[in-house]
Amino acid sequence: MPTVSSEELAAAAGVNSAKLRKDFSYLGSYGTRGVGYDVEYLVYQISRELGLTQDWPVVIVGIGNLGAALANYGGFASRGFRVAALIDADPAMAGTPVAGMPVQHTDDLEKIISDNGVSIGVISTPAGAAQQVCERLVAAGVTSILNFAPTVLSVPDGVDVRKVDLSIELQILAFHEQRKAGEEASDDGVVPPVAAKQQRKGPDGDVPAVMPA
Amino acid sequence: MPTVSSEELAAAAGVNSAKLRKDFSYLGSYGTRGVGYDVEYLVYQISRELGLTQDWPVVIVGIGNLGAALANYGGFASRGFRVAALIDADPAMAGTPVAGMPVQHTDDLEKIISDNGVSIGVISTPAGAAQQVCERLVAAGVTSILNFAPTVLSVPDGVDVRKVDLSIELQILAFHEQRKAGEEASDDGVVPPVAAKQQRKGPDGDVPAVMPA
DNA sequence: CTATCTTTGTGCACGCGTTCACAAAGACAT
DNA sequence: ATGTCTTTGTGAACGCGTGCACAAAGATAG
Ligand SMILES: NC(=O)c1ccc[n+]([C@@H]2O[C@H](COP(=O)([O-])OP(=O)(O)OC[C@H]3O[C@@H](n4cnc5c(N)ncnc54)[C@H](O)[C@@H]3O)[C@@H](O)[C@H]2O)c1
Ligand SMILES: NC(=O)c1ccc[n+]([C@@H]2O[C@H](COP(=O)([O-])OP(=O)(O)OC[C@H]3O[C@@H](n4cnc5c(N)ncnc54)[C@H](O)[C@@H]3O)[C@@H](O)[C@H]2O)c1
Repeated sequence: MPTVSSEELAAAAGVNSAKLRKDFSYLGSYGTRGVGYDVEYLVYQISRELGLTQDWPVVIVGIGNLGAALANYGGFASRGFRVAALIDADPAMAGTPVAGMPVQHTDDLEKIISDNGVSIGVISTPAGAAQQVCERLVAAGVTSILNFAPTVLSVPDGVDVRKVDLSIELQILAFHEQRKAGEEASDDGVVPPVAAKQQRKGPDGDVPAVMPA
Repeated sequence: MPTVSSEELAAAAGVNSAKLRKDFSYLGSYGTRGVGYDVEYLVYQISRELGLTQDWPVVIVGIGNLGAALANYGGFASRGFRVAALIDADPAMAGTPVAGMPVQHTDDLEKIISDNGVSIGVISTPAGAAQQVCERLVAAGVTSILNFAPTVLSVPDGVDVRKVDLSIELQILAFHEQRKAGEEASDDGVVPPVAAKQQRKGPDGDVPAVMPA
């Protein structure tokens, strides 16, 4: 029976082993003292807890450059997500196949959501249309939204929104880049408490929430 | 002179006004007591601190579905980023214009980086090529990388990597989605300390770092 | 010039997440 | 069986970020 110790996993993930054990403990006591964790069993338990054992249908709204790339992306299916429908407002696109799937018109949005039992929606429309699309999705029953449009969406309680803003990702890099450059120059002022981070330690890379356009 | 108080800004951003003031204080004392902050001056100071006043040339490596979408995206330029070059390994693509810019071959990667003084690179190649591309970028002088390939990149100290993993974004949504569904069912076990979060509060949405493929 | 009023800047305390450290559990050898 | 050795699970301490609360600063009116 292949096993791993919390120490090995922690080293691989770059975290503290005690934290890893404590995290696992919230799922239950799946380890064996003196041995470690049964890999297969652990993987199953974590997958189940994270909701990866079920199949999640998602819809993508806004099939432009980005939406088409997402539709073509094979990495979703392997993680338990199924693209149930592609939706766009452009009548000229209706019926056009993208990633082997016909694009459907926004007129049918509500019916598509309900017919497929979709609870997760992806918005890749222009920023101006995002809030409106969001509202229709929520009204139709969607309770989780992945938003690529550079707008803050207003949603009712109970609806989760994750915003992916690629410009901000670049800004965070530029911010640290600037730090590296002028490190020795300004050693007089107070140094802001910016955590030295690597792969996505903090949410937004520990950068202030308020920013001008 | 248009001004804003920390209270107003905090309300708009959904954060505590004391935290906002303390954050601002790291940049200096730019407010006026009894009045607030001069909007124009504040915007400039924050922009400068975040490195938005300079122009950052970036290269995109891997001009496939996603890379092309990124190249076409106009939101970067407006934030101070300039796409200096598009690079792909496919000889058939060399010279082909994407977003009004000819795709260049990976053979010239080092020269392109150095000629343009690029310090930020975007990787949108298949996962298998990402580490190798990363190493060439770093060797050529790139010190910040935005990685879209679903791989953890190994980089030397001093190089920042931000990974954007869209599957994980969906997984986080699915995780919370599952919570909502089975909320009343399992009120017996210990409830893991998952922060109720909205728009990107924490880095990875407060989800364990270790996950199976 | 003095008084009053608003809002900043920040010391301090609280709370939460991380880490330490160890007792308990179990495997495995003798 | 008994003992030894490894690794888990977790109570307790630590440290840090967040929020409270207020003194100081400055504007504005009288
Ligand atoms: N392309 C990128 O790399 C990139 C990067 C970051 C953010 N974004 C954001 O993602 C969004 C899409 O970007 P894009 O480059 O694909 O734009 P795009 O213009 O290529 O595509 C937008 C699509 O949305 C459709 N659309 C417009 N209004 C709609 C509505 N009300 N309902 C349904 N569909 C509608 C359009 O017909 C079009 O097909 C934008 O908000 C953009 O800012 C894109
Ligand atoms: N498309 C998406 O929405 C999406 C979503 C999430 C993640 N990703 C990831 O982004 C990456 C790109 O996705 P895609 O859909 O654009 O794939 P793609 O196959 O369409 O494009 C990949 C491009 O990279 C080029 N390439 C291959 N090896 C290279 C090398 N060594 N140097 C330079 N260029 C090279 C190829 O010629 C091709 O043009 C993949 O790792 C994918 O997993 C994509």
